Amino acid sequence: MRTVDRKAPATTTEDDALSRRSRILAAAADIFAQQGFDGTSLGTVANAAKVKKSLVQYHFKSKENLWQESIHWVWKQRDHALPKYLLKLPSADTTDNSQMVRDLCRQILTFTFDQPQWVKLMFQEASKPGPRLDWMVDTFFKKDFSDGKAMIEAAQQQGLLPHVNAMDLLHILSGALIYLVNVAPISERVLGEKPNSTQYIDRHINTLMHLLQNAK
Amino acid sequence: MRTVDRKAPATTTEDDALSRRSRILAAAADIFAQQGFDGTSLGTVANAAKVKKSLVQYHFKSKENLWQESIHWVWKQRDHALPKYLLKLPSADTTDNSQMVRDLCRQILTFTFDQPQWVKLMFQEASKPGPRLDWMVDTFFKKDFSDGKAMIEAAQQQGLLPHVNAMDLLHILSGALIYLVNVAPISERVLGEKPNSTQYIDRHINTLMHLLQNAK
DNA sequence: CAACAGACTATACGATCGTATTTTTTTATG
DNA sequence: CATAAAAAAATACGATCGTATAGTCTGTTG
Repeated sequence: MRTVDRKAPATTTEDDALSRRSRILAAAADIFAQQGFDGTSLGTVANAAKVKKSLVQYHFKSKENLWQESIHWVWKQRDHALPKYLLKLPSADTTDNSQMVRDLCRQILTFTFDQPQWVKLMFQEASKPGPRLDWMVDTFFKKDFSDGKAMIEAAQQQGLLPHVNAMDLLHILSGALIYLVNVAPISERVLGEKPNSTQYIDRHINTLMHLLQNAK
Repeated sequence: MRTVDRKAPATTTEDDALSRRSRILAAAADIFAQQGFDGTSLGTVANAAKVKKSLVQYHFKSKENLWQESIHWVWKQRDHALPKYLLKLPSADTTDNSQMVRDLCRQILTFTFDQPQWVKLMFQEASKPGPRLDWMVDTFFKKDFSDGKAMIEAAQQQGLLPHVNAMDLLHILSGALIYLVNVAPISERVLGEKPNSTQYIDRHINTLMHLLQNAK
């Protein structure tokens, strides 16, 4: 039977642990997230991945296709990494509810700062209508929104979150967390403070918790 | 032999009430806000303003210059329009504090939905470091942040807002409001609901108020 | 060894973009 | 009306971009 052998590329084997295709994907995700679709050129991606531009077009039949594959790659990484953060929560049986919500928010925020690509990719296309937004909505956002709403409602039933409109609360929480990540470059310049530092995250979480816990 | 109808003796042509330069500025602000710097071409701006591309370059010596002038234009419009919204608040002496904060948030949110350009322009450049972000920070954001923080602290001293870190609260409130505007195209598709509708805004404000008012 | 397929490269083409330069038209002023 | 300045238009140029295509190299397979 024919088994697909993952062989090292032909010319050079000193490249990296990752295949060249994966390197292109990783580089493309980085640049798409930072510069947006229009601000990203295939040549820049190729240089960042240390491959020739022609190789990018060999592995991905168009820029649009590279963009989609990059997003698939990032979302897969996100869904694979996020549970690790949430499992690092302190044991739930010893701590009270408020502490649990606090740790949950802190972990999500830390995770988002560690892997900001998906947030940035989301925001790059979220604000302008168009075919790329349509694709992201159908492919990811509908499910993400549904999952997020379900999480909120589950937490509400356990008394962890105030009983307000779940979708609005999801927007408020997402906004508070994601806004912080997206405005990080501004804050760093205006306030002279690194938003991804531990004390900054902790202080922000404290403020957010203070709002949430008194509003049951 | 020119059979073109004679124009009125007014200085400008029958084009519009606005000068062509203003039309270019308005169109550029719209497209820059929607498509970002890289996604905007001078030809597109010219077509939207119904002028020739060469005229754009006549009035603005470079794309970067057009972008800066557009932002100056939008910020001026914002600072001119925002007080009108805030003055439409119900009289403060008859209503209680909580109602006042609620009306304030509602007016700010309504204003942002009416004039989303400055938010979108901000977010287009906020997430990626670079010379354009540096320019916006020095020209607008430092003052905006300072003013916002002062407003928060003033409201706190009057007992209108909970006494938490002012800058964090500014981030949370800005995030909750602005996130809503920025994610509006997504929400419209995922939820099948217009985020700028009155009932949507009111419901969102209610949720936000519920969080804020119980957290003094 | 020959044939082949997959991985990779070189090159070129048409379109578009930002910019620079030149020319034409309109307006203002004496 | 003459003239100069301002406004607007026409044209061109170099660079870059996405894409298409043909070619090279290498390992596998029959």
